[in-house]
Amino acid sequence: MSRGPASGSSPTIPDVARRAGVSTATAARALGGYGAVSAAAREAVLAAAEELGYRRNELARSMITGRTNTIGLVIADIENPFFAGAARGVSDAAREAGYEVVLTNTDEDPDAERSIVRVLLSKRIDGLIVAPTSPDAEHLVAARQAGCPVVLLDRRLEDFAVDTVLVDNVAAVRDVVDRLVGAGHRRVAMVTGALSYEERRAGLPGISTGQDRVDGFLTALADAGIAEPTTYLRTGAHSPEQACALTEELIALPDRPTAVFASNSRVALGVLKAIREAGLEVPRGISMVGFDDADWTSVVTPPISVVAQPAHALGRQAAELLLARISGDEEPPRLHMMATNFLSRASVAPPPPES
Amino acid sequence: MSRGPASGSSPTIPDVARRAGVSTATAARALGGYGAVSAAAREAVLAAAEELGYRRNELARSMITGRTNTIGLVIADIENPFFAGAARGVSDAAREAGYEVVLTNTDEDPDAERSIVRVLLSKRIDGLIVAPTSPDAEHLVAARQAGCPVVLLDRRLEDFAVDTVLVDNVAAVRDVVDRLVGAGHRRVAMVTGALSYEERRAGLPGISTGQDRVDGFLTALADAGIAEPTTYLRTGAHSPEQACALTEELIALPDRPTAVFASNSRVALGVLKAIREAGLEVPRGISMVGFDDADWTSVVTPPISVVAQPAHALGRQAAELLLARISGDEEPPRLHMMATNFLSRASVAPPPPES
DNA sequence: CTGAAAGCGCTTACAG
DNA sequence: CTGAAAGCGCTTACAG
Repeated sequence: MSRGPASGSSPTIPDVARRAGVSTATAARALGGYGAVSAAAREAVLAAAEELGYRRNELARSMITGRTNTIGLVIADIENPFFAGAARGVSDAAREAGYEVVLTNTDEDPDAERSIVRVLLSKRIDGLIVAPTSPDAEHLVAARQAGCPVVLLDRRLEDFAVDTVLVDNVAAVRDVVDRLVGAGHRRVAMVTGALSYEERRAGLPGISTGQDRVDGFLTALADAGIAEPTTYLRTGAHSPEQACALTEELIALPDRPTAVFASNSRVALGVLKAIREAGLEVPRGISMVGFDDADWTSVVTPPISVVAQPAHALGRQAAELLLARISGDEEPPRLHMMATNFLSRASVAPPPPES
Repeated sequence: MSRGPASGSSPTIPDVARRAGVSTATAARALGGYGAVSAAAREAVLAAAEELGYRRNELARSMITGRTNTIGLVIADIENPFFAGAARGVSDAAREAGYEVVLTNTDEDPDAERSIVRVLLSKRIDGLIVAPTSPDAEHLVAARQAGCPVVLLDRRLEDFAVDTVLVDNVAAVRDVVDRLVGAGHRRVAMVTGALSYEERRAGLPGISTGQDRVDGFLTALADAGIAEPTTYLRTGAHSPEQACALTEELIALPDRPTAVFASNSRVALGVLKAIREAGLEVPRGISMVGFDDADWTSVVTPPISVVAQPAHALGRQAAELLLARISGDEEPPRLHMMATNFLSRASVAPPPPES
């Protein structure tokens, strides 16, 4: 019997070739399923590979082909169910196309994002899907220049024109406000993780999605003839706890809001908690609407009306666009807006009579 | 000025060396921070690298060193907050040690798991953390034989003795049942995704964690002198919807249970929904306890008492053990059990008087 | 401290 | 259809 590879290390193509009694070129062709190989040679090689437990070293292969069949997914918060759903959408589409996805989490930290992108590029991934955590696109521009296509998910970047997949946040929030105003509310609050107007004017780095939702809120209120639309706007809610504290403030106001809009499902959790702890009843004492159809929103009493994003479809779409770019698509970049869906449940009622 | 690399492709060490006027060996040493390089040479090389925008090709480097500084994390359900938390723990610990983590999701599909492990191995990751989705450990045994250390997270494998990190599920559930029995309950139900006893006897592949929780439930009930502990056991709840349906069945029983234990937070969601839809009040009409401190459990009314697992710490521990193995730790494998914490909230009361 | 050269495990023209 | 050989971008003894 021919000698196997040095024990400890994995068998290589020369090991397989030796055992099958062919050249490494023939073995490589049989193993790779390319080029021309006689049936006899192929069988001998495959058998030898089986016996040796050969596994191709993708690293070596990628060095030659320049492709890794892997895409990098950089999301901002893996504990946000929206991103978990989007990540599944990306993975499903990628896997169908024979690609693996490397999922990474920035935790909304721009430095972490830069470093992650650098590492992914050095591993020569074929493309990148990112939910950017700051308006600074320098590292993404660099990635693109290095030949790595980039698709943006959930968040636009003014300075970086690439395929971007998200929902029409302005319209979705306008719709929420219209419904609330339509139900008779005039004192409508919003709790969000976005920046305040002062912060934006001061040039702090904000995220398009948060800003769009705030803009939708403010313009809809203004259009409804409400004088000071920012009165009940509370920004900077980056966790359920912060959202809870901000909502407590709102509830403590002399003219407290009669309806609260929560800009994502983690904020909604904090809003609901504050409402509960204040002893108010939804919707009789106060109305509320959330963003993102987190699983718990339909189970609480009352079920919360929300704007549902097609998280899975957004992820899938982002992956498909990226895959097309990887395959050489040179069309000008587009903004892909998908529809949201208002799920009317039982958390909205007219304002309480005494207000 | 010296010529740069062929445009389009990334600059390589020879490109940098040429521009700095040194050999590739010297450039490689300066860039890699190893070996001996004069200050002058180092500066010239670093400057040239900067100008060219050189980024090391980690693929090529890994081929030489045999290390990728990457660990693979294979979890079963990314939409389960427990796994999301554990994944963050793994990432935090790995990143601190200079490792990247490749996160993948099997969706509880053993075939997907096998295929994912194969791909990860072919990419020559340095180690693997997996929450196995079936008792079949063949592919993991193979990984280990190929020199890739493996650590198990959340789930034991009888046939595969490696470091395993989880909680004492039997004890945790026994504790829940004891509390319920202590409050006066005799008709205690459990809804779980685990296999039934029949399925286990028929040799179907089950997961240790589910089985342990069922065992804890059954033995605690038997110890409390309850005759037919399986009466209110409902298995096969793999989604909130299925859990909801099973709970509806339980509630429809002539002698319906007075307390329900949900074996994880997604099951708890379905259980709560069914209870709500049946018009029962927690805890006055029925008591309930969940597993895993999902964020919504403290926000619903009443807040649900749960067994909290230290998800983040479990992930971190798994990563640290794996990193130690990668660094050559040869100790015999151990089972690391971390403590759970019963969070007593407001979902448990004595059984309703009429029952 | 520096450089020429071999080699990691593959793929791929190029001849035959 | 098959094989000898070059090469992907690095690292690393080995001389000097």
